[in-house]
Amino acid sequence: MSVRISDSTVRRLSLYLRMLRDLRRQGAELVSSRELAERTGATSAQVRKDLSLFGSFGKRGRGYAVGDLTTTLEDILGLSHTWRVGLVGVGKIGAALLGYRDLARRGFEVVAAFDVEPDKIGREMFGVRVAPLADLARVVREERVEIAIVATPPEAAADVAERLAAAGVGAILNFAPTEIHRVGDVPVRTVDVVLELEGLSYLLAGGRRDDVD
Amino acid sequence: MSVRISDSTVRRLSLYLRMLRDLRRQGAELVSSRELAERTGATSAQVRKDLSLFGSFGKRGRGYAVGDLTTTLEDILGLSHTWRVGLVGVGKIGAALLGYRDLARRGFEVVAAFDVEPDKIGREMFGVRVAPLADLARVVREERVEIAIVATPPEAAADVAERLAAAGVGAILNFAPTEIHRVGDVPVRTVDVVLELEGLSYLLAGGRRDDVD
DNA sequence: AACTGTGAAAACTTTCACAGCC
DNA sequence: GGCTGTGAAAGTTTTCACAGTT
Repeated sequence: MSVRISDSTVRRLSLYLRMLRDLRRQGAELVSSRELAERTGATSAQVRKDLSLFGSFGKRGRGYAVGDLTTTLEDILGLSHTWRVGLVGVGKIGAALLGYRDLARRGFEVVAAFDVEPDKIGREMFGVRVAPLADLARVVREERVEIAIVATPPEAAADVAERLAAAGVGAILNFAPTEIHRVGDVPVRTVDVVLELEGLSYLLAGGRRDDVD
Repeated sequence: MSVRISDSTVRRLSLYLRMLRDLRRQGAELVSSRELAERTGATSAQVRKDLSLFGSFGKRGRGYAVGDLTTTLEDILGLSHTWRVGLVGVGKIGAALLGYRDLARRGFEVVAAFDVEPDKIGREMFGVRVAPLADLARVVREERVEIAIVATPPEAAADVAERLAAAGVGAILNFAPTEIHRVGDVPVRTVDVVLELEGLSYLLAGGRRDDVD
């Protein structure tokens, strides 16, 4: 086993999982690759290929068992356990994330928050006490933070990422509009709203439109 | 011209542009593909290939002129003009986006906002009056909204997207955790924080086995 | 008949490597 | 010597198409 799984495959697995959970809630028992494809923007062959990279979960002639495939995907994606998340930077975006219920509901619990602003430090926001950035290492260890979200101004982001990695965080989601490269062996993903808007701008400005969704 | 440009290329162009603007501010005149690559996580060959898809902008033996390449990329990405953006859903995420200065600074001005909550309608938030969702079509036309951001609960997102497309919006950025497929010929991009976290979860859960076996 | 699992083919993207220019 | 521009090669991802299973 042990093939390298591409980013796009993992992304699609997440989409399949979201749909499977919906189906499970609605009481569906079986789902075909075609149905999974339709509502996730993939093709049925792609769905089958993606799943087959991890094993044979379907029943020929029938489809996939919704319940089983849901837990299988949760296992593959590491979502059987709730992740302990630390949030650095409680500005507009950080605060919105703190208040975003879906995080906890979908397996990511924010257990620590940090900021440098004196009037934010010590305050409790959405059930989490904001700690001073200076205490980052100690609090990350005490709260056993596994994944960190960086929502600081761009000029602070790289330094914060270093310190998070040094404190033992396993992965970083970066919201600052600056590229952070993997710090040591800690993977980093960047979410940049403006980047996404620029992609749309490109299409509107005359870039070929037949290939995005 | 008119080659098909991939999504990843466009994404990298945005990164190059961000770096070029920094360089311009610092007064740099020339930049090499290697320098552009280093700080954007690309390779120098990739930078040259990406740019060469649109023309020959460099000077052999010297590099690229920072100022010229900046405006060239702004043109390619459609950023010579400021886009008029409409925001649907002024909940936590929507409000954070409204207050996010970088949008306007980087060429995307929010000129209209919508919600269904009676206590939000009519209020002015960050300089934009919140209109009732029922007035969507009229306000979109009056304010000449070109790009819309959907930040509604997932169950409302698809319907809102339809109405936006019908009202003449040219592209949609979707923040609701549900897949929206291209509506007619209106491209849609989805940003989903949980999806990104799940990608990291996958890596932490053992998906990383880089080159083991 | 319906649908999965999967090799093989096709399409696409990245990297290489070097001619040409400053 | 340093650097771009680019065909060709290598690598990766998607699609095809069909044997096999219920």
